[in-house]
Amino acid sequence: MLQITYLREHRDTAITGLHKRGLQDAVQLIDRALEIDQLRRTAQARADELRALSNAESKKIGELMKAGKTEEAHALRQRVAQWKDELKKLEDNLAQYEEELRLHLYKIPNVPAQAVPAGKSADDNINVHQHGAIPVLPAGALPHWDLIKKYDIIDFELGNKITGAGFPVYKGKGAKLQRALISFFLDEAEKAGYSEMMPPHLVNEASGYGTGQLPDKEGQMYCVTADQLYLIPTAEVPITNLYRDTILNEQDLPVKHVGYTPCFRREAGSWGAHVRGLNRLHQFDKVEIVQIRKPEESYRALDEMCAYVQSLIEKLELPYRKMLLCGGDMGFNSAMTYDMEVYAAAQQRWLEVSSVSNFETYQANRMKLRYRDSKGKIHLLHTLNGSALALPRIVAALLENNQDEKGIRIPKALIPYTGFDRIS
RNA sequence: GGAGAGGUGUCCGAGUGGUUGAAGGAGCACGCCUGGAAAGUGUGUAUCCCGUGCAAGCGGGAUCGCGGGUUCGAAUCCCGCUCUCUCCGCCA
Repeated sequence: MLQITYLREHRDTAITGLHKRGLQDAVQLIDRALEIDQLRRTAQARADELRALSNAESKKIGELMKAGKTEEAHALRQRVAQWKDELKKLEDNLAQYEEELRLHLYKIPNVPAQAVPAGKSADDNINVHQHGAIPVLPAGALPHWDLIKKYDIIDFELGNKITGAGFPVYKGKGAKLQRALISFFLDEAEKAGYSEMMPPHLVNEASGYGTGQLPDKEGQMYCVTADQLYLIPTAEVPITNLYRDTILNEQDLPVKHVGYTPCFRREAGSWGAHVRGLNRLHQFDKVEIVQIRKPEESYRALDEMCAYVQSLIEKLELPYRKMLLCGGDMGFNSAMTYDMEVYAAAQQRWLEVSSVSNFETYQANRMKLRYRDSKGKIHLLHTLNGSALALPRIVAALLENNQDEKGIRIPKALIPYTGFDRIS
């Protein structure tokens, strides 16, 4: 969530920024936050005053008791007791305002960075870089959902039987390909300075709030109600939350982690004709990179992460483009996001395989993730993350782009991991 | 799942109602001592909020797992929750 101190000092900047998201009621949202904040501060000032008074008098009672002046102590005690109701009321008010402010701030999305273009939808995203030739497929080329059947490597029917739609079963070389990609991505990330984490696949409620999946987006997560745990929609959630409620020392920074996890998404209401096959799943595999950075370094880190992700796609020999998301297409928590899209030649579509975001202090503020500078001052940190990479659409593009009459060619970089150079 | 024990500051650890934000120790930082270091010695060493100030700071409030209660006053008493540890059970 946004910092209330930031809103106090930069109300207009925040409003201008939020308008880039197409947020019509930015003014009302922010002014309401400032209004609650004002009420809260007034309430706190009064409560503090009364508490100070009552603390001082209580102390006197103790001293009088010690001195044996029980009568005076008794009189004072009655006097102090009379403030109790008022104090209780003030404290209730204060707690109410604090809660109200917190809930209200949860409703306000992050303010897009300066460089983020205004826009409504994906149509307004900007293609900032494109790489690789668009493949021309031979006649009779198949989309990946046909290829996986032809070579019997991924089985939706079986997944449907044991679980449900959107939970495919990977078989034989299909399974091996998954493992190969995961290992390849992890090894590459390690070489790039990311230390590996293998976190739990279920998280508690506090973690959901920390990275911004909760409140309001619980519809996107599977929930284990018996234990009030959530299946992670991305490794971002457990890995970033490792640092919830921590104050890092300057020498601990930057933090760079990579983790592989399966990701579980309900994707409620987002199914349609264009999400066939591997394009959208309820469970998929993803390797995620996470960085925690000092504010002044975070945009450099964003570029670094993008460059890293691009290098991965290039090693897989897939054509891709890099999109700077417009305000309206960015996630709620993000200040700036680049999407990497690979071209799937049979579908003739660009598929998003990575989303690299800088959240600035938005998550850190929720999580109380801070660092102590060399002077001992404490500051919120910036959090960033990116897919590096999400597997299903990579697999879709690999299958479609690399098909010929003899089978599917495996890119060179991957062969040491698959142990085969062709699926046939 | 059953029984018991316990959650205090960076760490260890004292503390069963009244200047206790919290003894003592360790660690760490700075100073003294030293040719330098160790030892010794002195000082300091949590976070959040409100107010004030350009700032360093200063004043006030809150926080001893979390939430509630009793009380003029709670780390200390009561209730609920949660987590950890030990034993038993179960088990990859």
